[in-house]
Amino acid sequence: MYNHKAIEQRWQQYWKDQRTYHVDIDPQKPKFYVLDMFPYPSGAGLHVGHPLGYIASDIYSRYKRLNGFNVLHPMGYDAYGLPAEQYAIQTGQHPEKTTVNNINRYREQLDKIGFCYDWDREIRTCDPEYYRWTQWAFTRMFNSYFDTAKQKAEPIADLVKHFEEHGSQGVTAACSKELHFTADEWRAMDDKQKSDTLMNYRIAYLGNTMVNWCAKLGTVLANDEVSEGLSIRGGYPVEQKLMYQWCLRVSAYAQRLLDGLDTIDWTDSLKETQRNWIGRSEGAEMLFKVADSDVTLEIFTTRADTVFGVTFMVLAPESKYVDMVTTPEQRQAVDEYVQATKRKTERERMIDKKVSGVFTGAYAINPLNGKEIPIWVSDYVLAGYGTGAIMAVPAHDSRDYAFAKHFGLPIIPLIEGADVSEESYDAKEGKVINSKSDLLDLNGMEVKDAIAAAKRRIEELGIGKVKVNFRLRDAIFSRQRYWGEPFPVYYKDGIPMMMDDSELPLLLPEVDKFLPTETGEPPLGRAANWKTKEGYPIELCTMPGFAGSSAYYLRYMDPRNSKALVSKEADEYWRNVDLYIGGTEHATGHLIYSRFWNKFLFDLGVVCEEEPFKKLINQGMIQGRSNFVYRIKDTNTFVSYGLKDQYDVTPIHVDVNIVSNDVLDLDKFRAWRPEFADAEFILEDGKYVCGYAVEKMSKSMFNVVNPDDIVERYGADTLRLYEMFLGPLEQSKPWDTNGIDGVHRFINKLWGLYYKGDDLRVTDDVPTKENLKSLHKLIKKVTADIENFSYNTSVAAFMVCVNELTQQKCSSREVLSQLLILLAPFAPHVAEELWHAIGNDTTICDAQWPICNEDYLKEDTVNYAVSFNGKARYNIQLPADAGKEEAEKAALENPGAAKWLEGKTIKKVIVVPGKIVNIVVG
RNA sequence: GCCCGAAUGGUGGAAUGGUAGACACGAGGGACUUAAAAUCCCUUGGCUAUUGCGGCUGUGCGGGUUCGAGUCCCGCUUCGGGCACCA
Repeated sequence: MYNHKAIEQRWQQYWKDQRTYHVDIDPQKPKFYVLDMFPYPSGAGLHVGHPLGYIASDIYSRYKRLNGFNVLHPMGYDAYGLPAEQYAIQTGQHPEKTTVNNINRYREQLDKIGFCYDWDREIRTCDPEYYRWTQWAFTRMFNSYFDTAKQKAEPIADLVKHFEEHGSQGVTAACSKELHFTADEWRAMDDKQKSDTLMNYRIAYLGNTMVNWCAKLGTVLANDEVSEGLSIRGGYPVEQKLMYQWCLRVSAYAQRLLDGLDTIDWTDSLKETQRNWIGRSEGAEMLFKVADSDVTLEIFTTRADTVFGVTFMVLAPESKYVDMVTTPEQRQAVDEYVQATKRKTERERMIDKKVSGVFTGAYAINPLNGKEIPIWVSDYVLAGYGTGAIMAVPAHDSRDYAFAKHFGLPIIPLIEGADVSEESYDAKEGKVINSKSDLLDLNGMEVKDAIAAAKRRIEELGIGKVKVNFRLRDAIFSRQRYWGEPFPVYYKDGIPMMMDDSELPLLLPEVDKFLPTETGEPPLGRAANWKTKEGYPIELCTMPGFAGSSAYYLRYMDPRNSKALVSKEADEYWRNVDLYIGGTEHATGHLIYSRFWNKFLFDLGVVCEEEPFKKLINQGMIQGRSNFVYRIKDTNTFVSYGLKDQYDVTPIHVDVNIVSNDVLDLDKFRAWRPEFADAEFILEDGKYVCGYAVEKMSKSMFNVVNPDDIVERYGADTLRLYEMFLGPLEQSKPWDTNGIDGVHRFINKLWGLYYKGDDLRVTDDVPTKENLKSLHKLIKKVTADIENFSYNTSVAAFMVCVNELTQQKCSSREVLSQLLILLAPFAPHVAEELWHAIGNDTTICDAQWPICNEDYLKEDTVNYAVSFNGKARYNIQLPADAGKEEAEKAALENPGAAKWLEGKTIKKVIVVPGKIVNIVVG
């Protein structure tokens, strides 16, 4: 009998003893790197949805290995993070302790499923030997700037040299703001001034930036950690605040991050998400002089063609221009408006879509027709994008339109036939009108041409320049928290300095409490002697969660190297990840930061591939399937699903583990909670049927299914097969334990092919033609399916094949052993067991993947569907090598044809060899 | 608002432009059994017919291309995902 417990335990031990999954560099073999997104070990442990991607990657890894590849398939833990720290604050338990406990629990759960990870390569981001390299990379970013001409990172020392010789003249560097100084001025600066100047260029820099401040978490957050004004972790409100923080100049890499997308094999939707996030837009920066003033407004627009329709200008409330242009008469009104805006959180500003604004009293001069246009302040203009000032064209921008209507500002249509009496015309098509002056004439042009013509002319006139803007912001890299990598930074007379490589790793210090200090400093402010040997204070912030996950795939290549993040040899052999599997939730976070980090290391010459993840698959989420019971109001009586409409009922979530096929186990229900102990039921057909709904898998819905329970009951192989059988890998789907019996039955049937009772029934009989056909059909199908990640159809193919071989009473060792090799990636334990049972004494993991011999698939006869006008009416059998003419003749001569042709004329006959004969009749 | 993706039985889902519904669950019927479980066999999109074994219809809706469309094109509807006062 098939006994999953004994089998799975035996072979898991065997693989461990034999170090079956240990992998080393082997220049004789082609490499293949399969990676899962490493998990954050949460206190709740794994539920049945987590292993979905791991099973998929495990299958692919095993498949590649059977095909002769040297497969790197590692696993580790993203161990720094907020939940462990929040827990520490509540309980006083050190986050390291909870984290280690959680990791051990995860490991136990993972081990039961039989993955082929090389655990010798395990990494944890909170391990000093790991985070030393996170800190190391940070110091390299600090010591680099981004050369915009070369589009790559260069040593900051080169920039310093340039400053010494030429000042800022001719510098091509990504910077926070354009600076102008001469070589003499540079040399005259003191250390502090030089440091401040260089901060403007460093890739890792300290900057005064608007950050997302989450008061409840006591820390700043990156843009991808905030959604709709709330923190992703915890859902606490987030406000904008100007703070002096460490940042990474990710924006400098925007173009390369965009271009790189064309070179990698990711889904279109994910690439699109990244393109949206990077948000490239081509336009022009234009200068508008302010009347009776020496101020010039610089604005960004993608619609240079609409410059004749500008009827007002708008400044963001935070814009530096606000103070510069506001007239004394308007000063008070403007100040009040700016203050009112500041008091609102980002979320309030987003929710409150009421049009608001205030006139500054100043006027700008349209550089193309000399008209004076009023300058307003409004919070619909964002300070962080472009220059924080816009030219408003109400006729062709819906936001400007709403503003103009509200304040009664003029609207000038610029496109022929556009009706702007009710709403703006935002489309970029049509013929341009009302756009002529002495300097420029766009009338009659198509919008697309007009944009180009306007841009050209603006540059010629020196009133602006063509500019590409990106939405992608620099990453805020400081967190005012404890449980993260400490910055290898100390402050000498207020000047930030990097620690020497020899001082790394800088260990996370112990603190008495995981809370901010009384003076409001981050928790590291509590650490005793948080100073360098020389007595300089060390940075108090720690790095964010994405720091440790940005280059972890590199560390797996060479995890115990104490000299380098990764050796040249290991990097050149393993190169980059061939297949990366994980969820879409990292699309704008981890997957951007990793690509950025890798590109930076590429510029440094540390890694040889510019893109870290060649192919990426997003496994879908497994949702929960909740069950409900229906309590009749104000009673303790529960009515079955089919009868509930006859009563006034309240649906109540019920633990899915006491429900089977939607039928409630009444005794278990009574025992579940004390208030149900004396529950009464109204049954249908003697059963209590529960309702169901698809919801997120969570404790509060009582729909969490634990993989351990499934493994205990059905075995890991059943769990693996069933998770794959559930549906297409990339699709989200609810977990429904109901179907699992079918897969379990399949394994039992498979077992029955090899054993009758305790006796092996495998023989050395020569396989029959039928046996070989069934087998090779499967080889072909499974090989193609694995390559396409179509695992659900693979599992179905196994079921068909085993049924066929059972019917054929196949006992051929040759056929049955090849069947096991095909099955090994999916159900490794049972495959290994039977593999040894039929006489092999080495692991099935080192077997050779079979190749399909098409000769076995050839049929003697082929079934043709004969159709009339495309509708199939009858079938005919023909020899496999029958030609088109034969098929046509046979179809028309068949007695069935006469019936259908009665009273009709044949117009045409179409023959698709081996498939169909379509007779077109009139 | 913009950009992606999806829609097929009671359910999860199969179908290189060529006989829609593979495979599985569930349901119904039967065999074995004292009984239950397990196992095995049959039926299972709908309507209709059924001692003439077939007929009609059918892949969200409306058009189109094609000898032939679940699949390709155009226009909708609904649902899911991403981005969003990004000028």
